[in-house]
Amino acid sequence: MNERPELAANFTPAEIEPGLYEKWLVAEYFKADANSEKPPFTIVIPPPNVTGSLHIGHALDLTLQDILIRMKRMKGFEALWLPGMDHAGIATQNLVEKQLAAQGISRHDLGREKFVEKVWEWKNESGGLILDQIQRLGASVDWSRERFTMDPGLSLAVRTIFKRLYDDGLIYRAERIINWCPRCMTALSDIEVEHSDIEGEFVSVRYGDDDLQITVATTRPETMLGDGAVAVHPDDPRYAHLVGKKVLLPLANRWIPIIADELVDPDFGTGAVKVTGAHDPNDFEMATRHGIEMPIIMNTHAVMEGSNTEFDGMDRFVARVAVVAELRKQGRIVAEKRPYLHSVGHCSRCDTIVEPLLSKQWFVKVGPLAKAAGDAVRDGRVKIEPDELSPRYFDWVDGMHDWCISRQLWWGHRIPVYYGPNDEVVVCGPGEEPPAGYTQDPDVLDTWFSSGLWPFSTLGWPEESADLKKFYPTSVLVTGYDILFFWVARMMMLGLYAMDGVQPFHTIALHGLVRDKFGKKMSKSRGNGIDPIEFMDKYGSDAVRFTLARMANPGTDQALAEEWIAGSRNFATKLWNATRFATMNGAHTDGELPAFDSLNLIDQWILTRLNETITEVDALLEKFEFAKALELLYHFAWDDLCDWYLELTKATFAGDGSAKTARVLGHVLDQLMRLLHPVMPFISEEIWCNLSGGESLVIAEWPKANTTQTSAASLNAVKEIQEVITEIRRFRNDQGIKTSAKIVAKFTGLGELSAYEDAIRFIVRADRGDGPFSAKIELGSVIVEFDLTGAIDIKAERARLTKDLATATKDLATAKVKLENEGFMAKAPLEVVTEIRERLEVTSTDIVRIEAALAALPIE
RNA sequence: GGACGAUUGGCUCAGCGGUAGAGCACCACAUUGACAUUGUGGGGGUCACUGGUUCGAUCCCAGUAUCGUCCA
Repeated sequence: MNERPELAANFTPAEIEPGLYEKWLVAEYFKADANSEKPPFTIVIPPPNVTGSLHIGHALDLTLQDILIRMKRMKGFEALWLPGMDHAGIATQNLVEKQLAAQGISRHDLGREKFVEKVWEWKNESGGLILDQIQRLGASVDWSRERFTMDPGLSLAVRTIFKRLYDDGLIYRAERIINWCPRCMTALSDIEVEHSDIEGEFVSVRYGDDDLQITVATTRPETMLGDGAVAVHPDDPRYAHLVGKKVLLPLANRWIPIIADELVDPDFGTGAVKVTGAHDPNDFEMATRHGIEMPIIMNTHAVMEGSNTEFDGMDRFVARVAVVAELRKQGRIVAEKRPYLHSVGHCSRCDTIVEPLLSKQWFVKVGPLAKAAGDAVRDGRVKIEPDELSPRYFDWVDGMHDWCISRQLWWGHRIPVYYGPNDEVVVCGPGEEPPAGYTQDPDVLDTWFSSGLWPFSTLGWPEESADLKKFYPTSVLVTGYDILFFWVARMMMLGLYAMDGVQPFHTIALHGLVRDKFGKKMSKSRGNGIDPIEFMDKYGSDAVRFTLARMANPGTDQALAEEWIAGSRNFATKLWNATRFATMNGAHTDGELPAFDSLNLIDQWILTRLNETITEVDALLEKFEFAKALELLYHFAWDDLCDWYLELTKATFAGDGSAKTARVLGHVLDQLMRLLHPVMPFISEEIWCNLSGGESLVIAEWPKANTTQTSAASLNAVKEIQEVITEIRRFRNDQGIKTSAKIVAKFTGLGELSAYEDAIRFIVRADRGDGPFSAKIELGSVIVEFDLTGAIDIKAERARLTKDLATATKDLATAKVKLENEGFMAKAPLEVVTEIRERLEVTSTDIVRIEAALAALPIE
């Protein structure tokens, strides 16, 4: 047997974690080999934003991925976890612009080229803080394959797929209503707009005069300057006579037609709506249908412009007030509702109210792509876990609007489209040059366009790289359900398209959001955010990881509080101390495990429980049931191992013949550390290496259940031992006997448990002796008598017995009711009836015994 | 407005047709052999409400209420 140094008295995560991560890096355990014979298991990291830092949601996401990757690596897969970041067009540009603004410089002062250089400078110096934090978390990512969406390779992928989509007619340029952020000064896609209710106004305005007037209701009076028509429902009798006529648009003094369109809801407002084609998506539809004029009356700053009225030059919200004031002066305000609660789109990056704007942009025609993305899930090639979230995915994918991909930014992949002198359009794929005199489109592509390529662009596509062959399609995508639409759907669309119908991943494992301890969303304004770094410092990365994973039920949000993390730290400490005890008593992993039949029932029991745990934990982790798996591990380690097995072995280790138990204990710890390693990589590694002298758990084998090492008899025996011990403890407690005080007791009726009498005595601190015995407890056939030398607390004893009697009586009654119920006897399954019969018997004898014990108590 | 989900001990959540579970919090006792970042014992829930199905409902069905999320 190898001599191992005793573990330090205390476990200090901060002291061991950095060193261990360094060890793993140096050994290159995380580096995947594309030429390996092993089956691949691939996860690509959901690329965090280059401007971001690690928040608790990342910590959860990364922990779950690391659990899967580490487990699969131990199971013998060629595991690749590919890290990287996206370039976050708007966020990064905003950030650098803000820095420049502090020096009084705008990006226009610098010019495009210089500005982009500045962004790269920023990225190289301060970007990617999050990557260091990912290391802190212990993530076993393959750093040699780190990618960035603006890398040359990934940029090539962007150009390649753009060209291909364009040639296939799936990218087009058109004048449409898009979401415009006047602060970010760019178009946004639908999903970058967040709707929230605001207190606005609802104003009814009379258009026209005398015999030709009509009242429209609107929340945006200022846009009336751009009205091209008034619309009513074709079946609305109130306005039937007006359809086809023209009405005078106030303030602008233009004559506009009154049209009939099904889109109008006759029950809403006055049943007549203004049609402002250039500033509202619904109006745009109607205006297009009816060939209505769509004057643009705002510039890109959302300042009124081009209306040829006194309002030009006013901000849109200033204009709103001014327009209403002028209308009121003219007596055209028929009704006003203020505040009027309605839903308004905000920029997801800066919260500015988005302006729907008619604008010429590039779009992806999502129809066929989205169909394929939906079908891949419908026909089972891609599984969404948990399945309950699939309907959401279908809702989105099946009802998707075309995707506006151009952004009026400088930071990002510049659209590879060139315009000729006569507005000719040429799209250049990689290596292609535009004809002389053509100029490139100034816009860049939506960041999601490049991150949609992530699962294959990172592996070398469009090259037929070894990585792509080995690791595509990836195995699992682990991410929060909140970006199912944003990112997952895009990867599905682009992955299926680029890879000839091969899906980007087999499984989409969705988790929820991390909330505060009261289940409230974390936010800056609430100040209830939890910084994972702070808690890693305080309690160790393992504790943070364990806490997050332990609460991660598929697809559901989870609450988090410092106390829970402290609890996980306590668990780590428990493991540490248990190992200390074990090694101090000679636990080891050398040589074969003794033959199962040669072991005592307690050793057999812990091995049985270990094997059950291995089977269950493995199955649960394979199903992404992290919370359930860890609950089992937690209770196996703390309850079965520490509270019972270690206690029961103390008598063994105190005497002779502990060699087998030392080997069994070593084995159980060895296996437990392997099971815990994916979740708590640091402490498990430290313990395991000390215990076994092995190189590293990262490359150790994942436990396999051994069906020959199980014994139902041992489960029953230990259950009985536990009951006896618990009863004695309860008796001692009730009698107010100090934990440290020894008592004298006599055991009878232990039967085959006699062999463990010493172990029981050790735990309950009961010596042998001659009596006289003044109190006793009975459990089935087992009788324990105590010599309390007359000091028995009769009152406490009576209370205890009375309580037991009440419980037993109640149980008896419910059992009786059932057995006397004819319907139950006729229809309940046999095993249930048998169970109730047994219960009846047990409780009956209990009652007799307890009553006798009560009667035997002296009267106070 | 549409859709989905939730409602279980003080808090956060599991469970799910056959005597209600966990973690934390709480109460009492104890520094004892690895561990006070601990141990032992204990208290606490008519499983939102109302009906229905069933021998039996926290669990299935319908309705009501409240909350949450997503979409418009």
